[in-house]
Amino acid sequence: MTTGIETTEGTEERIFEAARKVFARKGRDGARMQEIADEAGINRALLHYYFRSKQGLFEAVFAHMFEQYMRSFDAVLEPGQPFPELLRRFVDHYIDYAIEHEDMIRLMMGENLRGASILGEALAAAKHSESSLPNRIEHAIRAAIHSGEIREVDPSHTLLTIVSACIHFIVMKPTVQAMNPDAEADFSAFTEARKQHITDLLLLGMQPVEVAS
Amino acid sequence: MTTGIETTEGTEERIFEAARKVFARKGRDGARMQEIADEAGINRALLHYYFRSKQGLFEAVFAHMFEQYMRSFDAVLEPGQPFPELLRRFVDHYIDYAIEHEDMIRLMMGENLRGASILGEALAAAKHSESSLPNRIEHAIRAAIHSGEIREVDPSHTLLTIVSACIHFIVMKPTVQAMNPDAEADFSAFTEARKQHITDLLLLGMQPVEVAS
DNA sequence: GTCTATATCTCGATAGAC
DNA sequence: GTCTATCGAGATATAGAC
Repeated sequence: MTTGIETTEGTEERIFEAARKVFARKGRDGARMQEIADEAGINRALLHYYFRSKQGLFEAVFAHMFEQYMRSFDAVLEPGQPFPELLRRFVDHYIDYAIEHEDMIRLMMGENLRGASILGEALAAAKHSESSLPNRIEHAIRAAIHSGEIREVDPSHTLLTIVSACIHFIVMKPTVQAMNPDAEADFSAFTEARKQHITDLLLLGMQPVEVAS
Repeated sequence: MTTGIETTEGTEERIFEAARKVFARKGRDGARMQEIADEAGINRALLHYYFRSKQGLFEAVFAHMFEQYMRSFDAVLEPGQPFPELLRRFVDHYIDYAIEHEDMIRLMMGENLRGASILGEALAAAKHSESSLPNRIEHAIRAAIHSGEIREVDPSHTLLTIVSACIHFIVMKPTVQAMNPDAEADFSAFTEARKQHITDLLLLGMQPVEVAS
């Protein structure tokens, strides 16, 4: 009944998956090679056989997660949508993804706190590629301004504000829950309410200004 | 010519200041007792003489910074201000403070990433005290709704959005600078523009809805 | 490729002289 | 109170047998 495929499944992949879990749980510094080895069902030496060092393992894992993260937005950014619809879908997806992959969000934040040297290549690439996520969104904002759907906002700051509103409450979850009974009782409901709040507030805030009476 | 006051200046205070700097630079885990000792101009053993352990030293430093942080808002929240003025002053102060005390913001974020166990007491106190910072702001939002200055927004989510918009771009500074030429060239100018953007966007977004025609 | 055993290092904490 | 010297835990990384 064995397919012959699942039996071995590559030690390297097992290590990679184990590392992903442990780094996510404990962070880059907090993670222990022993724990990764245990999770993968092998011993420490093999970790160094496949990936040279802890740093090497982390970089491999991080790069992979970051790419998945970026790709996850592809479906959301279909062209030709009215701006309010685009914003609503973007916020929905961003928050859903961030909740489901809280690990990734926390790792990314951790790297930023340490100076984000590891993000260097990925971000530099994003900056100069016209098809990168941030560039595509800023482009959509400019298009909406041009078509009169929204007023003349600064695209960079607006994107930053949207992202902040979607992510920050997850990174600050302990504080948010400590200060907010609703969030502590039912974080999932709190999250849904938050999507609505963000979309409403930002759409209103970006409303075109009416031309004098 | 020695006053007799500045000469010694308390070893404990010197340690405390040194710890503040080093913890801010390197984070809780990244900081080394040796480095703190060097910065204070004494040796490691004395650190343990005055504060029991590294954890003890960190908690002392953190608690002190957190209290200063909370107190810094006192002047901003004078009652009787019109809401737009209150929001503008709050955003201004928050961003100025966060920029000037980036250390504190980063430490706070780091603790949140690790579960924020150290924030426990401080946050629990804030939650139940009517005069705590978050409660006072949410109260101001409710008052503004009641007076008709703004529409019926959810106070908790609104506060969260304001805070996110003010802080997140500082925590994510490496990413923000990597993606944004303006921010990299002149972060100070970028910051001033950001204040304006946030205040404009949020005030518009909270505008009272006009009653039919 | 996979294991055991160990080298090497770093760091927090303590003992004990002064 | 302040120092020097050192302990001991815990981590990454490697050597070498199988």
